[in-house]
Parts: sequence; C-alpha cells; structure tokens
Amino acid sequence: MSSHRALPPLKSLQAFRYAAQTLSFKKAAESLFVTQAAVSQQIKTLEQTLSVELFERHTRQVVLTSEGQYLFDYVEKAFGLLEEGVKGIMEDPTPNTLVISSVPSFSSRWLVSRLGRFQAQEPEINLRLSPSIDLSTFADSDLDLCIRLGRGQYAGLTSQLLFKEYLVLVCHPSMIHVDQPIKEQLLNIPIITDTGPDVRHVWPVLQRFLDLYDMPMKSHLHVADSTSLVEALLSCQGLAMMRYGLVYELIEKGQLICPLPIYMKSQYDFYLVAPAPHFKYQKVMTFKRWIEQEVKAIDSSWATYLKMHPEMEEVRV
Amino acid sequence: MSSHRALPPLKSLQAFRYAAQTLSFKKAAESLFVTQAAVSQQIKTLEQTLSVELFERHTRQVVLTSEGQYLFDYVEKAFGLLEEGVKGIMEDPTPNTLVISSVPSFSSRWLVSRLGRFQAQEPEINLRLSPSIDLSTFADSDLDLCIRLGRGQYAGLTSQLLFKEYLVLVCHPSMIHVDQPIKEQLLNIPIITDTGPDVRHVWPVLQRFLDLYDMPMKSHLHVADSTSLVEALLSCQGLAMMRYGLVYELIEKGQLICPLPIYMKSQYDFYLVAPAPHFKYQKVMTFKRWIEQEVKAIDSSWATYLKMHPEMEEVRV
DNA sequence: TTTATAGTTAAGAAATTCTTACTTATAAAA
DNA sequence: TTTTATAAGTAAGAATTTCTTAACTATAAA
Repeated sequence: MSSHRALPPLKSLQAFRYAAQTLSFKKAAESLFVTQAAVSQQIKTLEQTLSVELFERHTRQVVLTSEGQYLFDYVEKAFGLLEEGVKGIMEDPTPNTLVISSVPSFSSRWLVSRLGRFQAQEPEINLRLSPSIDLSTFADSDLDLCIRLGRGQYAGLTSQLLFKEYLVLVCHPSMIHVDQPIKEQLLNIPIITDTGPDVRHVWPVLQRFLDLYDMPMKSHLHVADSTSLVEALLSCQGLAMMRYGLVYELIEKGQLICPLPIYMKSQYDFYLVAPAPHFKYQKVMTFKRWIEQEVKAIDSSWATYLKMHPEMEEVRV
Repeated sequence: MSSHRALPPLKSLQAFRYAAQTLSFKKAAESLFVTQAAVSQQIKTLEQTLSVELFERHTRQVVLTSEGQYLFDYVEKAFGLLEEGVKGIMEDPTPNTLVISSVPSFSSRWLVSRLGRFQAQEPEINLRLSPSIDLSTFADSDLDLCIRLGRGQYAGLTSQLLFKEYLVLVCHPSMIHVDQPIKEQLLNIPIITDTGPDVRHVWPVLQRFLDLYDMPMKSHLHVADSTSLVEALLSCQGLAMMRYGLVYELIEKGQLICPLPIYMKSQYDFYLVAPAPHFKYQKVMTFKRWIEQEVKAIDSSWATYLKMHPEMEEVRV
C-alpha cells in the first residue's frame, strides 16, 4: 500500500484547522495573520480538492459538517504533533529560566533545601519549581524537566536514572528499648502509611520477618503525604516504610532509627524525565550535573550505612 | 499557553518527511514529483528556520542527526494522520468494489453462503471478502468495512450493532436419550471448546446448573475454530457453547439440539465497524441495508425458538 | 430602513516554491 | 591514477501558489 495519496495543499489544511477551532474564518485569519478572504479561499480550495463540503455556511457563522468534524479530529492532532515536534527541537526559548516539576515528597524532603545552593552557584539561572503535574503538559507548557518516581519508561520522553531507591523501616529511637525483645515491642507500635506505591509491602514484610503468619495488620495510621509521615515519625507516632533517600539525614543524625536489620530494593527509582532535546539545553545540562553531584551524598550515605550495619539484609516482597 | 508557535513552512516539513523516510533527497524528490534541488532547498529552509541541523551530509547519502530523528518521529506521525483523515473523507475511490473483512466464524458459518444473493441483487458491486485483519489496517489498505465481534468500542472508528448474540449449549440429538436423567448423560459427554472469548464460561455454567460444585472439568476437546467446532458437534463428539446466530439453522433443522433449557446473553455482539465516512459510501449503505435485512432472520429465529421453548431461562456468569 | 458583520469572489500583487544549469565532493570503475 | 557516475548544494529566474484589495451578498441587529 502506501501509494501516493497526495495531500491537499498543506496551507489549506492549516487554514481549515484554525477555522474549525474557532468556527470563524475571520478569527482564523487573525490567527494566521492574513486577511479573511485568504482563509475563505483556502477553505474553498480544500473543499474542492476533497470534493467535500466541510462547513455549513450560515450568516455570520459557519459550522462543521460531519465530514468537517471528522477531518478536524485528524488535522488538529496532526498539527499538534508538528508543533510539539518543532517545539522540542528548537533552541531553548528561555535559556535563563529553568522550570522543574518534582514529586512532592522529593521536593519537600530533599530538593527545596538544596536549591539555594544551586541558585548561588548559578545566579544566571532563574529557577522555578512547579508542583507535580502530568507529564503530558510538556507539550503546551514551559516545563523544562521533571523529577519522577517510576520505572523510567515514559512514552515519548527520555528519562535518566537519578538514583536507586531502598526502602527501610524507620521509627523514633525512643520507641525501642534495646534491652527488651524487639518482636513484641514492634507489635505494639502502630504502622504509619502514606499514599506512596510501596505502602502495600510494609505489612507482608514485617509479617514474614517476624513470623506473624495469619495475623492481620494491627493499628494503622494513614497520612496524606511523606512530609506528614516524617513528622509523625519524629513525634513518635509509629513505624513506617520509607525511601532511604528521603530520611537519610535524619538517620545519620540519630533522629530516626531502623529497628529491624532489613531493607528492600524499591520497585521505583527517581528519574529525570523530559523530551530528548531538553537534555541538550545548557541550563538543563547544568542542573543535571549539579543534581547528580548532590545525589551522590545519598548513595554514599547508603553505602556507609550498610558498612556500619553489616547485619542489614535485603528482603524481597 | 498555546501561544502562536508559528510552524516552519509546511512544505519544508513535508520534504523533510520524505527525505528522512528514504535518507535520500533524490528519492524524496521523486516521491514529491519535484527536482532534487527543490528538496535540498526545502531542507535548508527548514534547518534555517529551526536553526538546527537535521541531516549529517555524507557523500551520496545523508543521515539524520539526533534532532532530526526526534523531529521525524513527530512529522511522520503527523503526516500519517493527515493522510488518514483525508483518506477517510474523500469520495469513495472505488465505488464498484466493496472490501469487507469479517471474523472467520461469522464468514464461514453465515456470511459466505449468503453473499451470493447479495451479488445477484447488486451485480454492479464487485465484492471481496478479506480474512480477518487488524482494525488499524483501515489506515493504509483499501478495506471498506469490518464485521467484528466485540463491545462496539473501537478507537477512531464508528461501529453499528448488527445483532445481539445469545449463547446456548448444543449437541447432536443422538447423544441425549430423553427417557433417561439428563444430568448423568451430560456428565459423560465431552465438552468441546474453540478459541472464542466465551469458552471460559461453559464449565462454570454447567457446574452451577447441574449442581456440580467442586467437580473439575472433565474430558475436553479443543478445536481451532468455530467451523471445526460445528463439524465436531455434527459428528457427535460432544457438547459446546455456541453463538445462536452461528447454529440457528442447524437447530431449526434438528441437526443440533439444546440439551439444557438455558442460555446466556453474550458479552460480545456483532458490529459493523469502519471509519465514520465509510458509512456514507453508497456501496457500504447498500451492503448495510442488505445485511440488516438478512440478519433479521437470526433475531426472529431466536424469538421463535424462545416462544416454542418457554422453559428456556437466562443464566448469568 | 439602515447599519454592521461575516463570508464570497475576481483580479492582480506578492511571496513561495520550483526548474535549470552549474558546482562540489567522493566512491567506484577503468 | 584517472575517469566516470552519483548525490547533494547553489544561484537566478520561471512558475505556481497564496495573499490583498475591492468589490458584492446575505442577514441579524439597531
């Protein structure tokens, strides 16, 4: 197949796009910076090449025919893709403003406190942190880069591993008495969960490790996000499964401890994700170099922790 | 958002598309029926408007840069959509040839035997029956219409219900002795299945109706398609769950019977499906009228069967 | 009845895209 | 090594497309 279906004049399709969007040849003309007559002629050309009427003409307004509506669905998508592709490839339109979106837990627990340093180091770059939004908004926003927790597979986007994540059980040190049997103590501590994707593993892991088959999950505190979760932990409200990267400083300072010598490899890791060409923007490369440097602290903290706690053992779900 | 990102000259994008497809400006020029110089100039224009190099020039060949590859992904998709949209809306390019694709069971058990009548009635129309293929092939084939078993939801396509399907248990009449208890007889008849989507309901339904909890499915014959299944039924090899529409003539002639007074509403029905504009083609409208007429025989046969067998009872899965 | 708005049309102006004719670069053949 | 053939780049002007201007039509609103 794929014989040469010659397309109608491309400009006529473009004119049709705007006319169908606005249902007005006049407005379409304004969008295209031409006269209304030009649009009228383009639509006519298109209708003649297709031998199909695309608009019903009423006085002072046009409406799409069913064929017009059908065509519009395709044309709108097609030109959207062209715009997106062109946008991705063009030179950075705002080389001095870097817009980043990050998952809330990572922003609040890690990123924001370090961004000051980045700003100091790169005063030229005007940094903006955007709340976590849908990845599809790359198409029509000024977003430069996302930080996402996931598996690194994002349709149409390029992702680069930022760091691997390990899950540990943590609680406030005052909640554990080292001279008493750990198992019974743990059973009396409520489990705190947030809405993260690894929540469902907490209880099975504990259950397996403590040989508590058949026992249902006990008291259980649910909080909205990982910031609240950390606050709850610090105020001795219970035990939680946490990403090491989000609490390693608290562990290092002794404000939180891991009551059991176990950890899990997270099924999700942190990634930088953006349309491929964004990674060539100077400002993005600078940020990437910086954050990779900063992130090394997490990796080396984890390595150190494992070295100091040789009893730590990986468990699988 | 959605500010006016003016696109580069559309023709230059089109030239780029063909050049990237073939990795040859010369071949692209042939495709576009212009000279090679024209393509060279268009590519240059595009590269200049974007200020991005899209091809690496080597002697006698060009290769895409990474930016070029990125852009190509979008441009190819976009022009594909334009072609698809335009194709859908254009006048029927072959008003005397009707190409239909149907699910094999429906073609072989019902459609082919009736098509002769359609041909006789509409000698102008040259009918072709295509083996069941993927719906996506509407884009680049000469397919006019599909007959599909499903739920009537097909992305980007319009579907029209052809008839509702009921599932009945059938076997050859010689396999049942009316003067003996039905339950034990049925237990000794093998179940025949094909690869259809309703197969998995056969045993649960039988099990429930015959109060056979805990009993695993017994002897069990698996065949490739519903044509083989009907042949197996006719040669007394067992019991099967069948779509009424595919066997109603055999039931009417007494060549098959329903040993149990139960039926199920199928989760899937038969639909005519095609891109919306195809339903306006004269030949498609003619065929649709004809098949809807023919299909009434199935509906009325079912109504009659239910009237003559008031003991028939609907069961749910 | 008048006015204002949105679309259509025709003719010629403006812009674009294409061809021609030549050039460069290099791989393959002699 | 030299010659030939191939694919691409460039400049100038021709050809084509697209746009503007200036008229006209139809009708809703004042």
